[in-house]
Amino acid sequence: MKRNKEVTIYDIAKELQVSPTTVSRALNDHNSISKETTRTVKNLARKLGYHPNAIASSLRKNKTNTIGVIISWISRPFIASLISGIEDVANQAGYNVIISQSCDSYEREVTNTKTLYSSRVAGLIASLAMETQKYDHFMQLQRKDIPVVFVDRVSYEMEADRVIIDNFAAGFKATEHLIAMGCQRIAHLGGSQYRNIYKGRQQGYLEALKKYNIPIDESLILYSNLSMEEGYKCAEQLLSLPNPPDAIFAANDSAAVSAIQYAKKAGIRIPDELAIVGFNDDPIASIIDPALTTITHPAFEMGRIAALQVLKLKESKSMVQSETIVLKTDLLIRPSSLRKNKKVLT
Amino acid sequence: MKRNKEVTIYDIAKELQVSPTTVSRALNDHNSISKETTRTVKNLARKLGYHPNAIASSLRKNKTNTIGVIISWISRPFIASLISGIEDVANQAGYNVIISQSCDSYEREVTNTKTLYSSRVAGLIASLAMETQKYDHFMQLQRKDIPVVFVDRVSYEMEADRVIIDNFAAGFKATEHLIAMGCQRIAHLGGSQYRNIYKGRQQGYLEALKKYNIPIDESLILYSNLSMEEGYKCAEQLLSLPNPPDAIFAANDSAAVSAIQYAKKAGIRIPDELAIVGFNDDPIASIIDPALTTITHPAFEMGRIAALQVLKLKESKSMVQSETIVLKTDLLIRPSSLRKNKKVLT
DNA sequence: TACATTTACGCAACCGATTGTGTTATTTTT
DNA sequence: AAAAATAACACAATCGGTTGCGTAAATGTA
Repeated sequence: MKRNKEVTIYDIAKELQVSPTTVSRALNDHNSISKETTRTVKNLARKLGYHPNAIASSLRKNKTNTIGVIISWISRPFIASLISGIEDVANQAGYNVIISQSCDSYEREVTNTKTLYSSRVAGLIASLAMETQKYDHFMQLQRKDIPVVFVDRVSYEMEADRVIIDNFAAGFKATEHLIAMGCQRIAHLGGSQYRNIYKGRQQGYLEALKKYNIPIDESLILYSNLSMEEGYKCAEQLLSLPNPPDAIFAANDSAAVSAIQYAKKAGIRIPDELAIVGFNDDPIASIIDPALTTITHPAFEMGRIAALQVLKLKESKSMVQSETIVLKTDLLIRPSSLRKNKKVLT
Repeated sequence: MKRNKEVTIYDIAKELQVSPTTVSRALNDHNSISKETTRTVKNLARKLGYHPNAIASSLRKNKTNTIGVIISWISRPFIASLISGIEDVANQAGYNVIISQSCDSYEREVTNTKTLYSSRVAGLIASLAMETQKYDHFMQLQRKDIPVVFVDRVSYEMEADRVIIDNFAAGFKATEHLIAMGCQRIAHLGGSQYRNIYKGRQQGYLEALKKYNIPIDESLILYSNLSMEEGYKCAEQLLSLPNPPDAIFAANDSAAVSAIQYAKKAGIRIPDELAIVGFNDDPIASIIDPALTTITHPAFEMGRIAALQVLKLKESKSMVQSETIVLKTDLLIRPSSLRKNKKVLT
């Protein structure tokens, strides 16, 4: 008698002198099984320490209880919240969550997608790697009836549900705020233009400049991976210009915070000489001194909605849909951009 | 002809006029299959877009390619690195990683453990919830031949592999450093004493005081959940004391940073009037002004080692082992504790 | 040439739960 | 009381690989 042999429905069936069918149905509250039997089965199951084998169930039903998630880096605060949101909904619905990081590499994204397919995930939630430009790997999943939902960093080049924020509006708001603060030469630290989020933010920035008749100066727009290091370098470059900017709108908080750090080191007063706005409201945004004005993201909610979309698609059978859900953002004004003699727009 | 029907080894077998057995073995490079056949099978598999069904394989082999992870909160920078380390090793070895958050709740930890068992994870890596005091749920897994490895927040009340840092030494080092900086009334912001990590840090703190003949003042030792909010309140309480401390050693960076924030607001000069040391080296530690002296954690490495232990246990068949691997930490000295006229110990 | 090995592959059971299709009693309907 | 409907359960196939055992052909050995 091996102590570590798992308890199966067959063990329960044998002990109760019924068929495995009955046990299975009883455990699932099938209505063709009497109340009496159901109770007995469940009691014995508990007593024997029975735990259903999800593997076997998945194989037979051709349907797993696992949702796959591919994101860039788990260590980003925004991503962590996103995942929590996904987990929240998924767990409620009885799903597990498999997470894999693309590390912003296209190759890893493809590999991860294949691995998740081998695990026959019930659905996939993906936030694209920085440089991804081909989407075949995702379309393959759809062809196998596995729903794909993009979140935050999405693709418009294939049919799929998308959960995003209004990056354009956010970029516009951020820039408009800087203009209201009296800034006239506003720089922008942007990210990969392959990604909707950075492109949208930049477009919003440009549109705001246009609206207020501020000339666009290409030398004030810098692209990078928006890391701390790059943000620092970009700030250095901008502030060494013969005609330096009086404000920076960065597409994320890391870049914005490191810009503040550079400015402080260079003895530039914030926000009076240089106003700065970031994006995401990472923890560092409220820690840096002066605290960083930034755009708040409903990350947790985005995760929840993405997961709900997966579940919805599973039900509706149609794996390909092209609904785009856009969530609102808020401008969170803090000292890094709040000039004393100016009034805040509301 | 359904386009979304999955390709199986049977499809390949039929087309090649061989048995599914041969296909299976060819795909796994079994040596009883000729080079020739193996090549043919693999080519057709590629051509047909075959992807192995890991579910079916797992069921038969009674062994999944999934490692389960239970941690408190994914949003903690330390945890994120830890997970990355686990993923690194796991993916290399062909494993997936299922992550679930206990949110520091014992009940959720138990539920998650059961769910992961239903998924028949190959192994479990766990960092205990704040208040967990019973470990039956983990022992049940071991009884089912599923290896359990604890990491960071571990249990000594059951046999299991453990991967930790030397919290005692770190706490000692941190406190000794403060003493070297001339501090005489050193407060401690501690966490749940049920957890080895907080207990160890506190013991190290006490030992350092003892070594340098500094009396222990119970009113300077405060316990909390070490959140920003609690850290702030604790700092307020300490600094309102008739005889306030001249240093704080906090068991994590959140508490330390919020203590700095309170001190700044209260007009207390750091580090001269109050020196502060944190723990973890979270991003906020280097962002806060003055930058926070803290203890660095080899989080990624801890994750890697934990995953390696799981793989090792799988091989060795014995699921219960009680090896404790202790990793080193470093004291990272920054301005929050560095008094100008003092020399740094090395 | 006769026998022993080796090579290359097939058969069929198996992993554990699910489900369409029966098959009995038992109850309801007319 | 006979026919119809319902309740409660069992049979056996199925999901897609994996694996112990068996076998025929090819090769090696004496």
